[in-house]
Amino acid sequence: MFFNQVLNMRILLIHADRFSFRVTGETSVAMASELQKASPESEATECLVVFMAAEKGDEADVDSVVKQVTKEVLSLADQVGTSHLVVYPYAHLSSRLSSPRVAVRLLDEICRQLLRQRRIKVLRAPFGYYKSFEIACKGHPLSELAKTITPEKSTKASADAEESEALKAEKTLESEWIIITPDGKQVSVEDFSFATRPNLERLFRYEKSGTRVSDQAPPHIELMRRMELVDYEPGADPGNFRWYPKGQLMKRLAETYVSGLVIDHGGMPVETPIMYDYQHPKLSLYLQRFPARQYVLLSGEKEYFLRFAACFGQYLIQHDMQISYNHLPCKLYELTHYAFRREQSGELAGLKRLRTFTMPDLHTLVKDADQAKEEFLRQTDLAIQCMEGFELDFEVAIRFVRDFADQNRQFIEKLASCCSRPALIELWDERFFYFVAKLEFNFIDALDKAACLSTVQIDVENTERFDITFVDKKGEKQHPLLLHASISGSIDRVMYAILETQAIRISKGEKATFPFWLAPIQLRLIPVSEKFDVACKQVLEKVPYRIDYDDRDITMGRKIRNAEREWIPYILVLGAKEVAEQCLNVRTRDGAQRKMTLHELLAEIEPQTKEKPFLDLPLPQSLSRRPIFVG
RNA sequence: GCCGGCGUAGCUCAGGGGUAGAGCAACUGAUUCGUAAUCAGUAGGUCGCGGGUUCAAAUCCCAUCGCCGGCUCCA
Repeated sequence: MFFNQVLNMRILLIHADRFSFRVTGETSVAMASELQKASPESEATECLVVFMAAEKGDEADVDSVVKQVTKEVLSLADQVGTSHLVVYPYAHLSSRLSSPRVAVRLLDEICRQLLRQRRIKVLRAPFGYYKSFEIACKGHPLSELAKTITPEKSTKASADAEESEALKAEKTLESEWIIITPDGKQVSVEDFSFATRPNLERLFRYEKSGTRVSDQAPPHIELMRRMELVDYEPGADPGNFRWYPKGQLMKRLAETYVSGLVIDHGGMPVETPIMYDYQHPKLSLYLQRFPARQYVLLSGEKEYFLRFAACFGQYLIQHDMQISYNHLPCKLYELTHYAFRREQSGELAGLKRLRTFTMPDLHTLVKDADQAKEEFLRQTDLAIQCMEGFELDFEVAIRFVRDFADQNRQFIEKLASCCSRPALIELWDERFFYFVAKLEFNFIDALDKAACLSTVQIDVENTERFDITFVDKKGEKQHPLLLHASISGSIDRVMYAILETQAIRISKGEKATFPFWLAPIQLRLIPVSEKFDVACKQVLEKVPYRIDYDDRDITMGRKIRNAEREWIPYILVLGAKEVAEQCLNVRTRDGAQRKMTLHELLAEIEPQTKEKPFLDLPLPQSLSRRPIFVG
């Protein structure tokens, strides 16, 4: 029933001794731009003429069709031994034509792809004009070939169509929006006073209208470069970044922290492949539920896609496991390093949205709805703890299928209380996706845009789809429910949120500062002159944190300025006074200067590192020996 | 992906059909310095890449890549 939504391409290929055409008049869909791309009259000899017509469809499939048409055409050109192609729009191949816009785009794209091949010459006839033509077909067995190209397999096509129907339905259907306060009171968004929760109001507006007002780049982009953390890599696909030592250190710390929380929580770490067989029956079904955003990889004759999450890898393990009700809840965890999503180029935005990213992915099998709810609450707590560790503020959005919400009022109240802040609830009348409940922690950035970080979801679909079972008390096989959780969201996105938080601080006239445990350089030691080298070395040895040493031949004012610009939490100055008094002059981010002994300083720092991971300085300790990555 | 803007030294940017510019950073020297920029000097550029127009192109035109913004999207 959805097949008429699918974009097909009909092509007729003729190997000709000679082919010529001439424009004779405009059709109703003529466009002037066509005559700039293709001449009104031309001829070719010893060529392969490609007549083509695009059928009714959905432009989401253009990529796939272009790819297949190109492949077919090049393959036949190769077989008949010609490198001269004529691309000729020929509406008469179909009675259900696509829109002219899509047709022209297809033509353009096909020509572009063909021209990428070395040695191939392409002659293109204009779209939207009546043309006369003459052709001398060679008449050998391969000289005439007609094909209908559909995007991938027809099953995929119908599933895609189904998905796009679901997405459309979701858009047209009004969601109901409610605010729930930590004490469990529910009010409509209209009746809720957002005065004390401006960010929750921003989240709601963002969700409801999707409009953006910004004309600026997100400030974290400048910061990620200036702080020598992360940078664009022009030599890679867009959305794939390079990480400098300081950024890589922060990322590693964040990863270690998140993984530690999840493993303590009972997640069993696994590692799964990053690429999967496109034709695997279960995976291809799963893929088809979503718009095509995969990296596809050709290995010999086979096609693979790069994972966009760790879900399948874990499903495939769970499918093969022997699990009884005694083992539930059963939690598999992977720090998905990496997940790949080939987002449209215009959707990429610094560290907020990437094509290659790292995310913690926890999948919990539970025996029944009660256990699902119990785990959901525990994992929500864990996500809150995680956000606190990163010192990130966030707003809560909870989405439910209405039936689920109606049957689980008490659970929803507990969830609201657990979040200890007003939360936005969205109710759907029908289930569009695999989940019946989804919790999100959204970060509101310096430009008032929202980005989802932590998420917990109850999946009611995939254990059946992937035939994941457990044996219950009676010895019978059952499909468990499944919880998806990413307690921090993508690590890259956590970095974005941390940097945007600093940008917000700066815009308020405050000083930016990383959480101490994440600061790439935690302390900097500045000697008043090189005479104090020995005293400095003694201090360096006694500090068990990431401390470095500004031994460059520049003035102290300059050194202080440099250290401040790097947001270093503690700046230690050491000169004659300090040596005489056996102490340090300590400058902190608030601008205060204090005289402290090393012992006092370490005692002050210690609580800030509690239960947080530590990694050594990944750079030369002396600034005189440290290269510059950016600037 | 579509529409728009941008791309000049390591960084931030000015310039604009006729010898390629500044500040910062780097390097050399002087200075040995007390809390956000010491002084002087040196070096550094196929003006994103590819075509075209022109006696002459960084500058104008076309195409392409990248970044940013808007739309769309965000499993």
